[in-house]
Amino acid sequence: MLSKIKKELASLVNKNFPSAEVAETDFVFPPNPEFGDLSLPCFNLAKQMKKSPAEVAKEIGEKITLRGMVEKVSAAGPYLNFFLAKEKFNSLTLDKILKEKEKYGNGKSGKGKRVMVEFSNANTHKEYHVGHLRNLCYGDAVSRLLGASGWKAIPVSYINDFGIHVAKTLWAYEKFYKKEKIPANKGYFLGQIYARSTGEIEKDPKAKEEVGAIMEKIESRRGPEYRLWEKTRKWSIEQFGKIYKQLDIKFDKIFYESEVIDDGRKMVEELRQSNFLVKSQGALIADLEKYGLGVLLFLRSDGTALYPVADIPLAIKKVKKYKLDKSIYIVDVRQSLYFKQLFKILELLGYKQEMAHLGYEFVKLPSGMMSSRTGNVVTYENLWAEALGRAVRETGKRHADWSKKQIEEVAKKIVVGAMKFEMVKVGKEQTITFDIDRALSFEGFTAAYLQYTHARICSILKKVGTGKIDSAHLDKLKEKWEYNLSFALAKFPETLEKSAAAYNPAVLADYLYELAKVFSDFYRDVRVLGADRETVGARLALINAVKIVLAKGLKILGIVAPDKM
RNA sequence: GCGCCCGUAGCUCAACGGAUAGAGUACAAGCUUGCGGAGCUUGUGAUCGAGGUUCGAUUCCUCGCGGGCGCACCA
Repeated sequence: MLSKIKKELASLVNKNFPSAEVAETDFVFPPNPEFGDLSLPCFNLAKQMKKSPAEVAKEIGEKITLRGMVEKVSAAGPYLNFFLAKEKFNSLTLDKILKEKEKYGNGKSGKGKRVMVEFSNANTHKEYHVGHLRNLCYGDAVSRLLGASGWKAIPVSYINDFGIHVAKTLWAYEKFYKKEKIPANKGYFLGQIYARSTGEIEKDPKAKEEVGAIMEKIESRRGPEYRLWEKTRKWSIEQFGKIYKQLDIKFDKIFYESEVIDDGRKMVEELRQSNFLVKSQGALIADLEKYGLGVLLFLRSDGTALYPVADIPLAIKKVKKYKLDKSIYIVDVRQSLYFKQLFKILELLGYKQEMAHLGYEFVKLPSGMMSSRTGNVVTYENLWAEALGRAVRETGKRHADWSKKQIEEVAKKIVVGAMKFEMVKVGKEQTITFDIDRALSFEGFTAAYLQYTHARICSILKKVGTGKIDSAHLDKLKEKWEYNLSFALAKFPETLEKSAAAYNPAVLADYLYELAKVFSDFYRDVRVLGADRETVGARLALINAVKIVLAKGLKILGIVAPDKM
């Protein structure tokens, strides 16, 4: 709706003033309602028309003949301000939303194109902590955002189940935990072992060699070490599955390093023979110095493999098998150089697909960097337990009449919302300082606030029944907040587009919060029930539209909006 | 040393190069005979520094200062 109005205005100006070149994107939202609904800064236009900005604004304002939705125009200094026909705008906006329902806002910039979004690249045999959570939530949101803008988005995960970290964990397991009873949460148990292993390995002079030996045995895929790997690998994978299920995050495919590494080894051998890879200081490397990208190690001096050995065949396999237009990797920004190297190598090998690395900053704690070694981590398991406890308490306090099961069900939605929103509401260039009390607060700029707004709307709708929603008399909406709500709703499509284009779900999160706040203003000053029948019907239609957009926006962030909470 | 990111209110974060830099939180004072008080209202409070580009800079460029992260056997 807004985009259409902007386009019409732009072409109107361009038609009447041949030297003008106004684009849809030139319009801005005025900082103050007195200045109207849309505004055109005339500075560039002034250059095009060779006059002062104020003159241009004045001239256009006087000469232009308005049509459609715009009912008034006025020049304010160098700005040309447009005022919309409010009642008409309300009707058209709400009609569109109520008709399109949860499809409202979907874009088509990615129409017909396929993109793979790889995220949640966790390691088995290691701790799963809030750092991984950011990756998971951000990746999921980006994938859904792209889906909403028309892409066929294919979310995948790539699990590193074959690296040296595995050998470290198994070494410590054999040494210190072999006789211990295995707890129920086996993946978490492995994480604890890994955390201990790094310190123990430093203390033990023979350890490094022993770890190397274990790695070789695993890579040979024979013997008790390999069987232990098979067994423990499952523990981690089960843990991941449980986490994905708790957070309602789905992958179309999960790749494992152990499944592509053999292809990688073959490829490395071929590349060595063609001198693409060369020996240097005992290791096998790709020399990318002439591209300003340093060198990339493929094999260690002892012959064990590093990341690219598996990453390269996987990248090729993905593009070929899934016929991708684009391949996106969502990985911690600290690996930026690595991905530049990886993409350069793929290019040199003749693969020309569009690839992008979306690097986000890491998560630290108020007490400093997370580190398994010093125990300064918030593991996923602990966070979940703490969060659920708080949400159950809070929900229980408000609903003494609910069953335990009912309370827990809603509490889980609140917890998932809190975790995801917290991880996604900050731009990716910003390091997240994870404060558990802040993260699990349900007040202010939080998912709970948005869910609460949604629940309030549901509560009103439930009181009278959705059958009373009536979009035949939308012209009854004459209040200021009613118009402000419509206007906010009309911004949704372009917000989605912007959010997706920038791979930035925080833009959407911000928008949803703004929308909810406008609803709160409306809710405070305008009573939905308690007017004449037609007005009530129209107001129900309005709040139903708010509900649709809130629920849809939250869903893109991976968050469920319950009807009651 | 080379490269990347960040620096905005006490704290955590916003602001396509556009009008008076917005929120949350914390703190202070209020709001219940009205659809859910996980809410609402009011107040206090900020662009690291110096240049430059521009009609206009939190935003772009240069140089400082401060913090973080990469850069060959860690993953």
